[in-house]
Amino acid sequence: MSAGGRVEQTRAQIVEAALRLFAERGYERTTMRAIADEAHVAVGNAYYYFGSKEHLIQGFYDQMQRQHMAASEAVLAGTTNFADRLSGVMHAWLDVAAPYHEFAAQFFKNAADPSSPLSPFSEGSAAARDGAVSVMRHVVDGADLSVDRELRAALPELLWLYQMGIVLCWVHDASSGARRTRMLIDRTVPLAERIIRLSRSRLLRGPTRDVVSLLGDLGLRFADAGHIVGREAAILGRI
Amino acid sequence: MSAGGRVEQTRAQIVEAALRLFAERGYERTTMRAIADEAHVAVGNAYYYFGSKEHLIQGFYDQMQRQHMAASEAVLAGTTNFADRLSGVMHAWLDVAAPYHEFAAQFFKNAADPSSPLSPFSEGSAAARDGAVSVMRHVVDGADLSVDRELRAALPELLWLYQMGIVLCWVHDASSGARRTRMLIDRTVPLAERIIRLSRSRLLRGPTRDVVSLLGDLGLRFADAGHIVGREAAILGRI
DNA sequence: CCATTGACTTGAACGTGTTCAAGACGGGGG
DNA sequence: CCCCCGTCTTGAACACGTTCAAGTCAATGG
Repeated sequence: MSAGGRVEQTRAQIVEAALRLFAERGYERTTMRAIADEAHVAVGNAYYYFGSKEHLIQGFYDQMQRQHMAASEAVLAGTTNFADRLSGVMHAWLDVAAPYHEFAAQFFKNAADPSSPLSPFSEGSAAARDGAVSVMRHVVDGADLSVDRELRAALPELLWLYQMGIVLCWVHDASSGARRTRMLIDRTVPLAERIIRLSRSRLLRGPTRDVVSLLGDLGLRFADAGHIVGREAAILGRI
Repeated sequence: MSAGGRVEQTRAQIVEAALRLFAERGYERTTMRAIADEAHVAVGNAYYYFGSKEHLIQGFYDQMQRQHMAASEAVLAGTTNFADRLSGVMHAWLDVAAPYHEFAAQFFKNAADPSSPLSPFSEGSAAARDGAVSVMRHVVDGADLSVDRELRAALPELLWLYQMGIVLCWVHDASSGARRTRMLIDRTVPLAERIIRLSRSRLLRGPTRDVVSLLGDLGLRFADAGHIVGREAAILGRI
């Protein structure tokens, strides 16, 4: 086995041990010493590969996003109806995230911390974010929905923001099976569809333009990230 | 001096020392030992009065909300135009919060952590939240704005959610003077007003009802909290 | 075969939040 | 005046995230 392979194996050992223990006892109650033990490695070695305990979470995010992307693929292959596509993708996220609800909530707080490398707005999360946005792009592109041209370009990002809101609700949602969050989805998706359809009406064209240009000026429109979109497209293209 | 008075003095000493040091060096870089020293008190004593380092932040919240309420009072006395009132109250918040931007951002992450007593959705924050909602109620009540009846009842809470969104932006906003956040306010307030006015139009009456009933079913409508509203009303009633 | 180099690994030590057993204090009953 | 009891107050001790000087190891060059 090459040295590179061994290094990858050590990394994997550590992140796997961490996720196993997080799922078992939660984030806070898992110590770096326990992770190191479980991975048959010294404490300092974990820090050689991961800058901090928080950085280990990125591994969890990556895994979850891969699973969500696969689940979305199945959903999006089944229908061209916009509401069904969006709803399906959102429920798929809940399905994927469900097993981790208890401990995931413990560190989703990083979402609101701008100094954390785990903030979904941070540089470090660019890859995961672009992946999620590109899922939304496919939701829109494959749908039989006539959208205002300008809005269409901004819609994937808007839907990603919508998803962040749903996640925030989910984090606070203690109901069994995330009932409340699922209700929120079921009732906001048709609402979103209606508003998107109305975006071309005389009454709402103005506000729509305002929202789109605001989004642009805020700089939420990230760099093209062609390579990421390319990579994800390889997966989603088959849909 | 009675024992009760002495106790209050000790509490105040600790919270004042904490705020002073937070402002000076930031939250993370302030140690409990330093706070205890500054307050001329033993470390354990701080824990006798405050459950954790995080709990000391509540003192900061309380102080900021008092200041914001006072600033809002001045603003709301000046105009009955809805957009001006909402915009004024939001900018007033930014003014009040400005000196603390650097270190406040460090712990606003608790906002997204449901397990934290500092989450704006938590029981512990009920008082502060009710106060903020009641400011929004006065924004609406004193405005020359004809609103759909059902929407009117839900509007204060919706505007509070809007404020949470603005705060989230502010936390991430590194521009000088919170330029970006101020722009966001200046461009979303007229948008909000337009949509609220349109809430009575045939086209939007349906979606409006949907949003209002959704808010109710989600349980975001908190208990009446009459005593709080009463207390705040004593202040805001003079407007 | 050895020496050198640099990537990887180790675990003791440090700083910080938090806990807790023990003490100080003060006022009320004997 | 003393003792008792409950309310503060103390600071040493603990647990955990993190750092770092030192060590191991494999590959490379002589």
